[in-house]
Amino acid sequence: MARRAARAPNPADPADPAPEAASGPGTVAPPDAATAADLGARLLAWYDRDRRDLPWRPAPGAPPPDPYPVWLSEIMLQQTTVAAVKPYYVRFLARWPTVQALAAADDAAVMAEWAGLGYYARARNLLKCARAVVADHGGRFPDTEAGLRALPGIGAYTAAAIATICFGQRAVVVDGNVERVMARLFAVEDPLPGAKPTLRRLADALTPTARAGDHAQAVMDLGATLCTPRAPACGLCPWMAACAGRRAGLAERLPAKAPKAPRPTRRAVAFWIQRKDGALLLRQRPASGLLGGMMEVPSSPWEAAPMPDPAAAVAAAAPLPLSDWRALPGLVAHTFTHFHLELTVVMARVGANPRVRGIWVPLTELEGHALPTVMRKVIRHALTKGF
DNA sequence: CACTCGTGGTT
DNA sequence: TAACCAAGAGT
Repeated sequence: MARRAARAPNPADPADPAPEAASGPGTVAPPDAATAADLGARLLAWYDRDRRDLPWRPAPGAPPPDPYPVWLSEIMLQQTTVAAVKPYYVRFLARWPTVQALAAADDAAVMAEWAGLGYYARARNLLKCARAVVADHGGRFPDTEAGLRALPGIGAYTAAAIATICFGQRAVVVDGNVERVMARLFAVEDPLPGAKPTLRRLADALTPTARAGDHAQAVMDLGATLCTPRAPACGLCPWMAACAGRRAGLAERLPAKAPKAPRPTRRAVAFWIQRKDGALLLRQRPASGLLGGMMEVPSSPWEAAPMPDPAAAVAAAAPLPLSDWRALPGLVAHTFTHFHLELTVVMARVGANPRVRGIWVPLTELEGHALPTVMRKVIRHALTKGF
């Protein structure tokens, strides 16, 4: 719920000018050119002094970086923290140093290397994009926003980021950091996602032509290191004096957001099925949807209902008939973006050569497969409680 | 446009 | 500790 001023300003009255902090939809005046230039200069001075050293960021003053590593990092950084991305980025770049190498990679190898990073559609689109660049663009990324935007997995943000960082173009780069910084700098109280167009207009008005890529990265760095979601370090901010949100005492509570729906809990039985030689049954999930294309331990349907009775689940949902089984004590719990999951693990043994869809994997070789974190939790649970 | 899509860190 | 959140994209 956006806070409203107790009294609406009257623009017709010279003694009652609209405050800078006015925030109704479309009512925020973008800064004039001189103000934008001053803010930009302060920002770049801060960036040149305090910029973070990141694996995908070239040295200060270096020529524009090659699009491949920038693209790779930007895809990984979508809704993912720098700390989580770093080791994945280093491994990917070492294993596939060029877009041609990545385009030639096996799907399973890429999915296995991405396992644990989440949002697996990014990995599927990463491969599609690399192959499109090689097959349709001669191995070079397009050098325009529109050309980049047409590639799989590259949306408005990523296209703008690559165009400005790698090709020096003026592009309006808007991510969560930029939205938060703009909402505070201009005291936009209108909640997200409705405020997105307003915040974009403000970011546009601040975007310079010169050093546009540095400007974009500087605003994002500002949001990531000083203008943080909670407890912002306003005292260190190059924009402190100009910040309407801080002046109004609102900064820490901006941007306003619509309340989120509660997360339901889904429950199911997971089947840990070992062949006579000890190998474990894994299956590949459907190519799209949740954990699309990743490997899994088979399970009963994940439903927002009480935990199914293990015997009933074995009878109704096991991938093959089970006679020798037991339910392990405890649960495996995992939280996805929009629901919680609780799994009871049933451990079973079957014959030497059962007929079933899937692959049989020795327990010592599980590491190399594309197992998402929830499935690694199942494995840990089984190895801890089942042996 | 509202919803789907992971995970780990922080407070 | 439960909630919030992250360099968003696809449908």
